[in-house]
Amino acid sequence: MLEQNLKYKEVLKREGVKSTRHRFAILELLEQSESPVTAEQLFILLREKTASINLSTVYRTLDTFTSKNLVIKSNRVDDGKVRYELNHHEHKHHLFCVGCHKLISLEECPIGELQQTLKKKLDFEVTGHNLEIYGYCHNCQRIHS
Amino acid sequence: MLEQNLKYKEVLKREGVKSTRHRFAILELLEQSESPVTAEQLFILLREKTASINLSTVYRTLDTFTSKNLVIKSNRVDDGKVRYELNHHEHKHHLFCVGCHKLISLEECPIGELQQTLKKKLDFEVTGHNLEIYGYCHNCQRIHS
DNA sequence: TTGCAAATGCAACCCATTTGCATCTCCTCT
DNA sequence: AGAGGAGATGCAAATGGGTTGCATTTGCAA
Repeated sequence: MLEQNLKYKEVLKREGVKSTRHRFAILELLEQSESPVTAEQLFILLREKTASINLSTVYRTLDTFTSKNLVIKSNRVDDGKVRYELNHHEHKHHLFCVGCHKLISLEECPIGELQQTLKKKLDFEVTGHNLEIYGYCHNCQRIHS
Repeated sequence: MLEQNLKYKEVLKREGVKSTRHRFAILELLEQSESPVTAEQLFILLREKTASINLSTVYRTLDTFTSKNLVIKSNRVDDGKVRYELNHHEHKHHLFCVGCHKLISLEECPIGELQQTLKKKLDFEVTGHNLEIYGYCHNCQRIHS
């Protein structure tokens, strides 16, 4: 077994779910992808990459991983598709381009310093937040204007 | 015609769309509702309240209103349903206290200056955003700690 | 009042996601 | 190593929010 897969095997065992080649492949693809992907994107990549897999298996696997907190499931955005990404246990935000549906990762959380301001000014103790930013990326600005 | 409806009639005329009883009813319901509603919720209310209406008319009307900026269409949340609310033409964010469920209004939008930063650094043209902040208000901090 | 574009109802459709069920495959326990 | 059982998968059908084509109705400008 590949070294990579041994690592995955441990993770899955720790979470109490079985190790299968599909799950290894999905974890590997998620690890390789830079931005959150849809179930269908994964499905297509899996078909190219490895043996055949069923779309419902992809969905079920992603659900399993999400419930184990291995994967983060994003809210549907404008195109009506849910996106998944590996949970790196770090706080992250994205820019969503409404032109080409690309997701761009933000380096740092824009809410970070706000948190202290709110504590000082309003004595409000922030425990969490959601932030989604829409707009046009560099490329799509040319097309849409 | 009701006074209320006269007001709506003007608004719709200004936007260049026809005035119909369905549209009046939808505007009225949106005005009455305190939080964003789904198309189906509206549909059910409309059935109770007025004469019959078709669900696709509700969707089409909401789309029309959204394109005219009379209504704000929110992203689907976890339940997979889009929600609509009247556009009061004010950009606002709230702090949501998870202790007492109180909403505290923020004076200004914390994303405002971020918008220019993103344009400069990434050439990303922001067109909109969602921000929800959770935490404990002054009172609830005492109770929960 | 008339004519026509816009609005509506209806039924059929779309498409992302879910589900029921039969089969297969891991993994634990001998 | 092998057997048995729980969990995973494939397949096809279903679900459900939302959309669309088309015939009919309605608002409204001239």
